[in-house]
Amino acid sequence: MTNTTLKLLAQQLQISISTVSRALKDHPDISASTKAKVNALAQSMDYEPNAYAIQLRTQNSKILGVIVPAISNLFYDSFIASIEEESRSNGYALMILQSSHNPENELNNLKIFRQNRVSGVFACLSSSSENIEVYQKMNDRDIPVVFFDIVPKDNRFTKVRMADERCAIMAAENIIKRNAKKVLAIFGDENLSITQKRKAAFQKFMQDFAPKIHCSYVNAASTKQAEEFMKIYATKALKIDTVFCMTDEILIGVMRTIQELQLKIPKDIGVISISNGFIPNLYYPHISYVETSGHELGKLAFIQMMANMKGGKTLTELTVDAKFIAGGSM
Amino acid sequence: MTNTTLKLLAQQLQISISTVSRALKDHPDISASTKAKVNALAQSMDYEPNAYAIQLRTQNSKILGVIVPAISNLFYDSFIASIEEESRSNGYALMILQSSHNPENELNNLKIFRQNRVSGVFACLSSSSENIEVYQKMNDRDIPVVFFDIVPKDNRFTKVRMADERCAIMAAENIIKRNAKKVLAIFGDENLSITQKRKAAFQKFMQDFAPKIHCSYVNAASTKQAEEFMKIYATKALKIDTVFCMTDEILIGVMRTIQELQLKIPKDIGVISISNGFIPNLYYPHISYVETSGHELGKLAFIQMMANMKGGKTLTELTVDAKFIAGGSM
DNA sequence: AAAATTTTCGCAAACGTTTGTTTTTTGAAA
DNA sequence: TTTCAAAAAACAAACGTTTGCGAAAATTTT
Repeated sequence: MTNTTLKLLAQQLQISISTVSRALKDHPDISASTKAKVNALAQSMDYEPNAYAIQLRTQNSKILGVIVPAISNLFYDSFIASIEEESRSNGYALMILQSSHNPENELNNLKIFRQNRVSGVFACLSSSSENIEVYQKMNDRDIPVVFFDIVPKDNRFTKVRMADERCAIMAAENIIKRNAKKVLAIFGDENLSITQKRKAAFQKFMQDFAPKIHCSYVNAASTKQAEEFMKIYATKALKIDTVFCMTDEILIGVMRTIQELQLKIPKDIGVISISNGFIPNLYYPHISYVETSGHELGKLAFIQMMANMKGGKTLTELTVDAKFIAGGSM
Repeated sequence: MTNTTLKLLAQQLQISISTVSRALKDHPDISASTKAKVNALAQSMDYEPNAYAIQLRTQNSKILGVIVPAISNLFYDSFIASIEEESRSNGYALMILQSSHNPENELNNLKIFRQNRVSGVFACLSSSSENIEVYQKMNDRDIPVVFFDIVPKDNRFTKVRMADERCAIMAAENIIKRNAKKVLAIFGDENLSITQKRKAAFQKFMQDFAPKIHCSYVNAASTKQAEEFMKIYATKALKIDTVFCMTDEILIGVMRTIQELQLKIPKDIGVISISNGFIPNLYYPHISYVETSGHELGKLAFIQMMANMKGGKTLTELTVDAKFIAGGSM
C-alpha cells in the first residue's frame, strides 16, 4: 500500500499542495473551512508526514544519538531510560548504539549518526578510546555532543558526570564512622579516569582523616576478580572488617564470597558500595551505598543538550551530587 | 559549517552530480580515473551521504524500531543489546522507544515509527494493550512487525517468544526430582498471557506427574508482594520446602525473605526460577534456573525480521527452547 | 577515413516536504 | 459600478539523492 502524501490529499481535494501543508499546520493564511476539509481527509486517509522529507527540507532531524558501552548495564540502562523519556516528551526520538568498549564500533556509530543527521549525540567514552577528534568534528558540524559518565579530559566539550570524588569521600566518611580497623577497598579498571578519580579521592581522605585505619587497595577488572580478592582478604591473617566496592560488578563478587563464607553483615563485616541501588537492595540486610543515579544524570544531560542546541555553546562540566543511602550493612 | 554534498563535490571537480554519485558507489559506467578523483575529494571533504535524501529517494530507511515496556530490565536490555548487534552488522540502526506499560505511549511510539518510515518494528506488548489493529495497520503499509516475548494471540503476526510452557514444565520436573513435599509457586501478573501459559503448564504437569506434592499457587505483581508471600509460606504451619519463582522480580523478593529468615539453601528450602541467569548467579549458592535468554530471542527475532522484509510474509510463531541450569539451590 | 561500437558522462525527473513570492478571489470602500 | 486592500490560495524553488535515458567522447572495426 502506498503512503498518503500531501500531493495525494491535494489531488483529492483539488487544491494545491502548499495549501494542504499550511492547513495541516494551522497557518493563518488558510480559511477555516479548507482547514476543516483538509484535516478531515488527512485523518481518514491516515496521513503521516514523512519525517525524511521534512528533515531534508528543514535540516532538522528530531533524532538524538546515544552511545553507551553496553545497553545491558544497570547504570546505563537507567540513563537511557531517562533520556528516552525526556526526549519523547520533547518531540525527539533516540537512536541508541553500543560501542561494546570497542573504539572501532564507536567510530562506526558516529558515522551512522552523521549520516542520519542526528541533532545531537550523548556519548560515553569506551575505556580505551582516545579518538576525541572525531567528536570535535561533530561539534564543528553543529552537532552538539554531551559526554556523560566517562568523559574526556579535554574541556572543549560539554560534560555531565557523577561527582566521583564526592562519592568516594562519602563512602570513606561512613567507613570512618563505622569505626573500621581494617579496610579492603576494591576499585575498578585502572585505566578509567572514573576509577582514578574515585581512588585518589578515597585514599587522600582516608590518609587525612583516619591515618590509623589500615587500608588495602586493589583493582578488580571483573566480578570474578573481586570475588577472589574478597576471599583472600576476608580470611587469613588479614581479616578485614569492612569492604568498600566501587561498582556493582565488584559488589556482586564480594557478596558471593560473603555468602559463601557465611559472614554476617554487619557484625563480621561491613559493606559499602557506590551504586544506583538496584544491586544493594537485592540482599538482606540491604547494603549501604552512595547513590549514583543514572536517572538523574540523564535528566541533566538532556538539559545540557537542549541548552547546547538552543543557544550557543555551554562548555561546562556538570556533576550530579551523591547521596548516602543507609542500608543495614554498616 | 555546511555539510558536504554531492553537488559541492561536483562543482569542485567540474563534473556532474550523477557522475559523482555513481563514482562513489563504484558504478561500472564510471572510469577508474574519475572514481579515484571523486573518492579522494570526498575523503578530504568528509563527505557523508545524507541518509534522509537517500531514504526519500529510495523509500528504504535502514532503521528498525523497537518497543519495549522498559529498557532498564534485565531481560529486555539483553534482548535489545542482541538485536542492536545484529542490526548494526547488517547496516541497520535501531530506534528504541519504551512504552512504560502504557498503551498511550505505545501508540505514540508507533506514530513516531511511521513518521520515520522505519523498515520494521520489533514490539513487545505492554500488559494491557489490546489495540492490535494499529499493528495490523503497519503491516498493511508493508512495515513488518515482529512481536517478541509478550505476543498477541492473534495469528496474523510474526511472533517469537520463549517456550513458556516448556520452561514451566522443566521447572516442575526439577521440583519433582528434588523430592519436594510442599511447594510454593509464585507467578507474575495474572493478565499476561505469559503468566497464564506458564501457570497452566506448571499446574497441569504437577497434577499429572506428582499429584501428591502439595502445591500452593499465588500471583505476585511486584517484588514486594513476592517477598511477603514468601514470608507467609515459609513460616507458620505451612512451612514449604521448595519455592518456584516465575520471574527475576519474584526471585528477588523471595531471596530477600530467605536471607532475612536465614534459611539455608538448599537444606531448609529449595529455590528454582525462570531467568536469564544474571540474578540467580548473584547469590551463593547460585540459584538453579530455567534459562530464558534475551540474547537468543533477539537473534531469532532479527532473523524473522529479515525474512519478513525480504520475502513474503512468514506468519509463524517461533519459540526459543529452554535450558535448565543447575545452581546449588535444589 | 568513415562507420560502428563501446565507454564515459550529463540531463532531468522524482522522492515529500516547506516557504517566499505571486496570483486570484473576496468583500468592502469609494 | 469601479477601485483597492485584505484574505485565501497557488506557484515554484529548494533540500540531497538516485537512476533511466540520451549525448558526447574514445576506441575499435571496416
